[in-house]
Amino acid sequence: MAKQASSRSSGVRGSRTGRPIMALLDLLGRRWSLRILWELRDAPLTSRALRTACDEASPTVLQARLSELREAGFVGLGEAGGYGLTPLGRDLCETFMPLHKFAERWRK
Amino acid sequence: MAKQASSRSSGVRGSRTGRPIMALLDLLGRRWSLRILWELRDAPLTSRALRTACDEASPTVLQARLSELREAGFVGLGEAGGYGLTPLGRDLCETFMPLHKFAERWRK
DNA sequence: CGCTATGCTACAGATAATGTAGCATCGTGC
DNA sequence: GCACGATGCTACATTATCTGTAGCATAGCG
Repeated sequence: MAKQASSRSSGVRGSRTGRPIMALLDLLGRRWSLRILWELRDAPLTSRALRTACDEASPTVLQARLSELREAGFVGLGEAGGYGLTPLGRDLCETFMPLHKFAERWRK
Repeated sequence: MAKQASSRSSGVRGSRTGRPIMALLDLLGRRWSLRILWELRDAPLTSRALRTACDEASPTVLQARLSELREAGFVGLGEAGGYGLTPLGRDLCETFMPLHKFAERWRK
C-alpha cells in the first residue's frame, strides 16, 4: 500500500500530508461519524440512546467512531454517563449546521 | 448507459426516514465523498486528475462516489471532459467550507 | 496507423461494517 | 449481599465495501 501504516484505529488518512483538512475530511468521511455528531448536537446521549438515534447501527462501529471522535477531541464521555460534545466538538457541529437547511432545499 | 450506482437498494441510507438531512449525512459520510467535493471546489478535474488529487484512491470507489454525487445533482460531467460541481454542488461545498478554518484551528 | 488520454469496468484480495450475543461494572431497591 | 436493570464495551461469524492492478472502448492527434 502506498498509503501509510497508521490508518489503523487511531490514524487518520491524510494526516501525513500536513493538511489538517484532509485528516478531518477523512475522519468525518467514515460511516456514522457525521451522524453521531449530528445526533449529539443538542444533548448528550448514552451509548444505547445514541444507538437508537442512529437507526440501530451496530455497536461495533459506533464504539469505533466514538473512540476516534473522542481521540480527536470532539466528543467526551461525562462521568454522569453518556456521550456529549466537547466545546471543540460543538464548534465543529455548528460549522456544518447549515447543512440542515441545505438538505431541506435539496430534498431529492 | 444506465447508472449502476442506483442499483443500490433505495440509494441513500436514511432517505426513507423522510428527513433529508439523514440522507445527506449518509451520502457525505461515505469514503471519499467529502474529499471529492473538496478537490473539485475551485476547478473541474478529469477523472484521472481527481484520482491523483485524492491520493491515488482506487478508481472503483471514485467512480461509484462520482455516480452517486452525480445522481444527487452535486457533480456533473462536462462535455469538454472532466468532472465539475453543479451550482447546487457549489452551494453544498460552500456550506462546509468553514471546515477548512476549523481544521487549521484543530491541528491535533 | 501508432500514440496518448479520456471515462469507466473486472476482479481477487484486504478491510470495514452488520447483527447478534454477551461481558464487567455500577447504582438502585430489597 | 444480592437480584435487577442500565451502562460502556467487546466477540465473532457473516456480509458489504474498498483497494490495487489491470484492462476495455472511444476519441483526438500526428
